[in-house]
Amino acid sequence: MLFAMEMPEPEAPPRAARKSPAAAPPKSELDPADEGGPPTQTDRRSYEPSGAEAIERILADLTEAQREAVVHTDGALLILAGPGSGKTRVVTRRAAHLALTVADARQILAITFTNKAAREMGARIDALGVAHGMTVSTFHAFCAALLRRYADRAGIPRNFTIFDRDDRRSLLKAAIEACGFANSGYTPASAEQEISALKSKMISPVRLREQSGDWRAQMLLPIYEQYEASLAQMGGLDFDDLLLRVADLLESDDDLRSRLEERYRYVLVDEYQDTNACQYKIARLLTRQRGNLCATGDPDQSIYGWRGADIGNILSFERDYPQAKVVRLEQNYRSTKRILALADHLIAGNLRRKAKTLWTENETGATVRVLEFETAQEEAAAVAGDIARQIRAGARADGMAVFYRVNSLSRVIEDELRAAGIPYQIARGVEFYGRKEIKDALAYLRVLVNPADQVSLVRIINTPSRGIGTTTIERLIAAARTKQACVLDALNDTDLVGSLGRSAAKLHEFAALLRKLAAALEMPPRSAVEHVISHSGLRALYSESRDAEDSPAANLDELISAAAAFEDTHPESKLLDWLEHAALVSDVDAVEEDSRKVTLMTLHAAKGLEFDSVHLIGMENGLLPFRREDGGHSRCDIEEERRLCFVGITRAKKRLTLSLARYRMMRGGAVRTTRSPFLDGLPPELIECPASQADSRSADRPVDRGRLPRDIEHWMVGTLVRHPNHGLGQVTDIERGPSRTHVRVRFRDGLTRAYALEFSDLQRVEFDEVGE
DNA sequence: AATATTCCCGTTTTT
DNA sequence: CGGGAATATT
Repeated sequence: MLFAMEMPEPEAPPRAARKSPAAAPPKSELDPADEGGPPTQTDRRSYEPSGAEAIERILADLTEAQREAVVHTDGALLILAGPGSGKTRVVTRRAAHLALTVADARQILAITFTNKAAREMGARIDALGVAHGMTVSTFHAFCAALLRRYADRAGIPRNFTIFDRDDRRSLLKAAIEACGFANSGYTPASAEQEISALKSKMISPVRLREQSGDWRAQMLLPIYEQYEASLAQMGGLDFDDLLLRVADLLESDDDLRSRLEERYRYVLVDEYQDTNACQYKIARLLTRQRGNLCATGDPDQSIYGWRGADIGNILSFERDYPQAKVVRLEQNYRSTKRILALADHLIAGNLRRKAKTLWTENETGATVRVLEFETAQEEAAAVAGDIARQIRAGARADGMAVFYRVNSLSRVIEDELRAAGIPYQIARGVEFYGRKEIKDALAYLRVLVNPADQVSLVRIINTPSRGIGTTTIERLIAAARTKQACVLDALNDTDLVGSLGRSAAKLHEFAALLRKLAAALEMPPRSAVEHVISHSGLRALYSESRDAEDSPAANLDELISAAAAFEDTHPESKLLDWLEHAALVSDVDAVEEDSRKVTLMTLHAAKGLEFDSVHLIGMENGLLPFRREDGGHSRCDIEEERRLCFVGITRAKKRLTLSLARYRMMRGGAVRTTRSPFLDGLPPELIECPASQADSRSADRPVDRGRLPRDIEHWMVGTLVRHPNHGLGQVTDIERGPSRTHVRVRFRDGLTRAYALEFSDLQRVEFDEVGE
């Protein structure tokens, strides 16, 4: 979400964003002192009295350190803010202070990582009454707006669309096939990961080719090139491109850069510890002349290393900006002494950090509970039971949260909360946009905006089914390619379509449909979405399942509501703006405040939030810290995992419960777990570990929890097995890998089939059972 | 060409 | 277990 986002005119930039009275933004209703509108460089003097009063109010109730950061104006500033240290308060006050003293609000740019954070920061600055005209946005949204505005300079089409993860993967799938790497070990997912990593380090295909050392990277090169070519051809930008293109643009276009520097004289980057190379560069380039970069963050909360974030950016801030003032905010206003001490104890295990002293004047608080259960179900039931008890005791459901390392852990918790009748919400904004019916609707809209978007076009050309099959689609694409046209143009080419035989009539019909739908382009988002859903046939296609709560039809309605909500907050917006917004939602954007619901989310999504009571589940080795098998070696950035745990713990204000299960169902089978090393050696005075729920009962508990790990080591060539579909068979080949055992089995039907033992439905059979 | 079925696969976090 | 893709069926 962004406030004023107009970029300077390329032709005649205002030298110093001065407002004419007509252009002045509406004044805040929240600030009675702000009679004459926000002060600017030209008229500030005449409003000195109210300004001074406002400044006083902004500086009131701040600690010494906080005040130092707030009143700092020019030059680089690093705010090292521990969890719960009032960072947002400092940042918002500082922005307001700048706007009251040295800058016009329009000259301030604040960048966050999520829309939710931007929204909140904007609202809080707004409440101080001086923010109108300030730009508060996420990195990605800011870059998208910039690229849209200066598309010609960036060399991209103005109507580019943002390709999400699924789009990238479908492009990559095609690219891998086109390169003949179908069985090379590259999957769309792995290629996506690697290409994304390269892009976030600003390594283009050209640069990759130059650094010819890495064999595996060279292998990727043709896929990467093909992928980039497809993106370019379809007018698509992926998430990484949004940042990358802006970084390149700012570097190559001095004129634009200096104009933007003139426009945004004060730049604030929140969560600086999570910036990657592109974001670092953007921040640096935007502040090249004045150096007015204020970075805030906490190295101990850097949790996006896997996404290319470089904790080194914040650790070496003082080297990059030698004149930088550094303010440390170490007093915590959020958590109890015990919770904070536990967090502090945990994070002290990391080496790569700036040591800091977290302290609080808050009460000692209850001990942190560490609970061990036999199964994940029991753990979940206990969490639900505890939450129910708190609610009965008068606690608000929205003051409570359940965190987990991986999304898959939410399911058991959901089941138990539902069974207990406890209302909950899950931070999963993105999932909604991943549903089939939603993607279908968005695909229609995207094709209207950007006819070159072949991924979307292929998706909708036969949805709802209109008798256009895969062969027809392939021929159409091929024809378009030979004509050097995009598929939509080909579709509108009567001669070309006519040459496609019997399907021609249907293709004509589809082309006519798109022309009809194109009316949506001129409409505001809500009407556009409604128009397309009802006239595309999607409404009819999905109308059958009307009744169900979570039905496709209901989701389509929700999509319309989402567009309507956007329209409310962005009155002048067009379809394109909403599509862009929709492409950039994050999971945490979906969490409601004051929802009266318990919130379930991943540890990553939890950053920046706080709750009275927190349950952190799945405190198990391999889960938290998460460890992943990777070519024979398990890979794990233990320090980042520890930071993640630190983030989770420090979200809790009053109550914290850490729990684990001795057995956890992982894709069908029960897996035995061990305790997380993060639970080892915690100071006894901080925690309480009630008698383990696990040990006492495990002895007499019948083994009834599905398949337990097999005696894999005893399998050999000749072992007799049974498969639910194929019956009896005999192992003919066995190959033991680091993470899996592959076997070949010859069955009675004479066929030999291969299985990964751990995932297969094979059962071992003893000789005496074979008789049948 | 559309639908039903089987099979095979993977395992994180996300703008 | 659960989703997506290949394959079988009409």
